[in-house]
Amino acid sequence: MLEKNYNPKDFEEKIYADWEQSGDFMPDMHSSKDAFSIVIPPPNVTGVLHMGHALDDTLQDILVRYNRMLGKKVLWQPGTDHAGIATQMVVERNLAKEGISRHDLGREKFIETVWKWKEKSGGTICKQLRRLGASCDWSRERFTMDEGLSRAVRRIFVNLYKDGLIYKAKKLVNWDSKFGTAVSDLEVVQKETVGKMYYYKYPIEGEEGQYVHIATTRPETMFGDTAVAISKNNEKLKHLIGKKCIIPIINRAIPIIADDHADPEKGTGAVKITPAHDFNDFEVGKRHNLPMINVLNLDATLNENTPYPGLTTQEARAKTIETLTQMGLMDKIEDHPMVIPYGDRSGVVIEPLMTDQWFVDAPVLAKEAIRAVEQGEMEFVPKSYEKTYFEWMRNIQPWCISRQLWWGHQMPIWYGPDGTIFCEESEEEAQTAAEKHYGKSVALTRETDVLDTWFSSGLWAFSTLGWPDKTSYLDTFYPTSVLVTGFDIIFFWVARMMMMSMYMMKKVPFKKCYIHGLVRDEQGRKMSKSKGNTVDPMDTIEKYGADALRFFMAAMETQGRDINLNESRIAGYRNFATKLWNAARFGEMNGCQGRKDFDEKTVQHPVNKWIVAKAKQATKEVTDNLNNYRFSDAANAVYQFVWGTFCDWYIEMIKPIFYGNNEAEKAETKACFAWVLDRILVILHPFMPFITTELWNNTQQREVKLIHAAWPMAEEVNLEAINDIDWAIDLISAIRSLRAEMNLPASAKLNITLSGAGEDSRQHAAAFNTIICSLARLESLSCQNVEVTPDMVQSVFKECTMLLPLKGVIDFAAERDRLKKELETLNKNLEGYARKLSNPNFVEKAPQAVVEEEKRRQAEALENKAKVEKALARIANF
RNA sequence: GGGUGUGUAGCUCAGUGGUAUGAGCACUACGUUGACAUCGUAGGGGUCGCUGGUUCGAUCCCAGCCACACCCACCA
Repeated sequence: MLEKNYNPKDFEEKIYADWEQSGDFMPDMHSSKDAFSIVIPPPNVTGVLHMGHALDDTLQDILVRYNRMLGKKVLWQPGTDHAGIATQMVVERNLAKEGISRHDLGREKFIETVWKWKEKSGGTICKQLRRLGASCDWSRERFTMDEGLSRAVRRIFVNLYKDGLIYKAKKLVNWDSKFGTAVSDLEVVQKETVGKMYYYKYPIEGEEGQYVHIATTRPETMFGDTAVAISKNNEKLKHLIGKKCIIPIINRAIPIIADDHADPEKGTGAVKITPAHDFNDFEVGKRHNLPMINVLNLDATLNENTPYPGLTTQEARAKTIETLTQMGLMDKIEDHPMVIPYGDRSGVVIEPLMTDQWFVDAPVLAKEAIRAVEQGEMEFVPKSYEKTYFEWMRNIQPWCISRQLWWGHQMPIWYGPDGTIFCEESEEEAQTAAEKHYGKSVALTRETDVLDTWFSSGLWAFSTLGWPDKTSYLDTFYPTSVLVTGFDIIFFWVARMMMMSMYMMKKVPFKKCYIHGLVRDEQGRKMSKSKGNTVDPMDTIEKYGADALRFFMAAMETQGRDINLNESRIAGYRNFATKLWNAARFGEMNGCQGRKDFDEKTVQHPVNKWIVAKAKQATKEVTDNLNNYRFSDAANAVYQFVWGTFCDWYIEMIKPIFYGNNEAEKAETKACFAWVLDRILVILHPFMPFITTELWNNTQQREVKLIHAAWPMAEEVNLEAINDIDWAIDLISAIRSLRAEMNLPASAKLNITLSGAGEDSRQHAAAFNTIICSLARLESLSCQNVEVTPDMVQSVFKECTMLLPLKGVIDFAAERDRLKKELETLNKNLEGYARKLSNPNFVEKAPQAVVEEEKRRQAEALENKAKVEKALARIANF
């Protein structure tokens, strides 16, 4: 028995637990069917589910469930990411509450603490994914830091190193002073700010009273200046080239050099060059062999190369300006709009800093990754994201992979006493290699840096399947079928996976990459904690059920567009679920359990034939749209069928059968109802897995679980059966409109006489009788002599409208106006058709079908015109 | 500065070279029909951003413009 009210909370969690315990999410490895696999974009282990996940994982689950019902071997591989910086940050914050810093604990103890934290609170997001209904194979859940994946990381690192694609170099990198680590270009965000431009001057050496005027936004870095650059095309200033100037305060002489980096139009035309603290200056420094003077400590305070060691950059800046002013060297200070780099996690200003770091030779790896997409081995959906991908890949810079953190994959690098590098997968192997190199056993020290989190994420598509071991899962499921992710992650992850997979596996990690947009708030603003406009999907699920949220995501997902969250719409999809629930209850109440003997191919009654055909048509639409990743079209096709066809019309049309006494018809209709409801449950299941399962389990005895029910394929749709009833629906709609238009009171009884006969009229009349019966009941109509053919109906109806004995009820003046207006429109259209059809250009150049259609319309309009004229004549005297 | 995308009903958005039978929500009127008021029936509401061009025909294709997003790079 179904409860009176649809209450998703009653069953959603219970149903999920059953699936998981019964192993329903595990692939049937013995099946001979194709494989379908998705690896989940691993959420941060520290993460909680947000609307972006809800969208991303709903789409994946729809594809997974759909393919599972197609009978394929389906694996949705779940797991989480150790998220180096993010996790270290969370754990450090917790420690800070107890007044402990990670340095108090020491590296080993700290890492232990992180693991403990992970065991205790790391699983939140996976629990939430279950609540959403994600049918991941949790028995295979992985973590980027677990032993298997760590082994994969070491293996690929050693391979890359030995191929010369990983190298160590002292370079200017983005330095995050909060975490004391290098970060990659991608982890730096540029923020617009109004800063200040400082104009001041450096005295020319040996020329009293002569100066070179410079402009800078960062005066405190002047102690690291090793030159001043002027363009050789700068007529005003080029006489200074070759001289030397003096850095005030520290009185160090630096050369004035010629370099086109100095744009005569910008600033003062002369640029101070600080190679150790600016990426452009670094390049200038390299060109001119300038020394590099580092003026910052790792915590972004000034160092002993400056007069202000220990001060922050802000403090030092103030101090520098003060001193320069006292010395009379300041020219002016102006407001200056500028962008300043910040760490995306830390929120502190990123400093370019010279440090020893490890790099992946991304430009080399990118080549294969580009080729694979060019040659269609991997396709983006929508295709336009290719451009973004190519653009970035073709301009890719070496990827800085070393992080001076504690939480992460420690690099498999060991140093000998003389600094020789041994890169091996284990300490033993490194020892062996060292022994071979030195001819004796020596003590090695391991590199303390860990790897960028995205390094291990880049291996996700194959490391989770067991690589580097040869496993059946790897054979079966790699390359994976599709990757579903947001566009914001293309560079971070998609690009890196492509590079790593092409390098190591020589195959793409996924055959398709479906890119979706962002979930925004109702006004289309980006959701962010600081704006306070985030919506917790768990709250939404609590309020409307997981099915409603999922359906919302699917229905709103149109390719290449962001989704604005819309609570009323989610409520609308909860109502949709309620509607289906009640329809099922209607079936239950009328004994529609069991459809054992029902064969939808031999169904008799026109209404049943019609709904069967409609159901098949809807199935085809859903199937086609899902195959093309058109989520919203697929969702809307089911929605429209369930509500607009099944509930609005079918149920209404079969009521007379249920309340009548033709037992044969009744029996067939009951079975048919059950069949259609089952069909709905099947095609709706990927979108709304919970309610469909609950109804599946409670409407009749089952041999298969819905999650494994077969998706119907390649059915023939009986279009004739569809027409048989569709015209009747049009008719009823027209009658209803007419009643409303005429303002008839509910009690008014209409007398409609339909007449006409045709060869095939009997069948249609049967259908029509059914309709009219329900209509009579609902619309207070009585109908006689019903015998019509579909193609007659329009005309019959038009006539009977006019013949309705409604004198005194109809406002005939208004009706005349309406008809006259219609006549006008028809005449106008007829003119248009005639003009077109007499235009030789149209007749010759337009497609034949279009011309035919035009002719048909013309004929139709002529016919209508005749009828309207006739009708006008009839009511002329009223 | 380079690039991408978006302007269609009050709102959020589908869609299409052939008269926009557009969707949901919101709105108006009516409705205690034996699944459902988390409902039903009917209705109002659009010069498809602007201007040109291509075409027999443009909301759709092309060009320009305006507006709004976003991405990349840089600004001494």
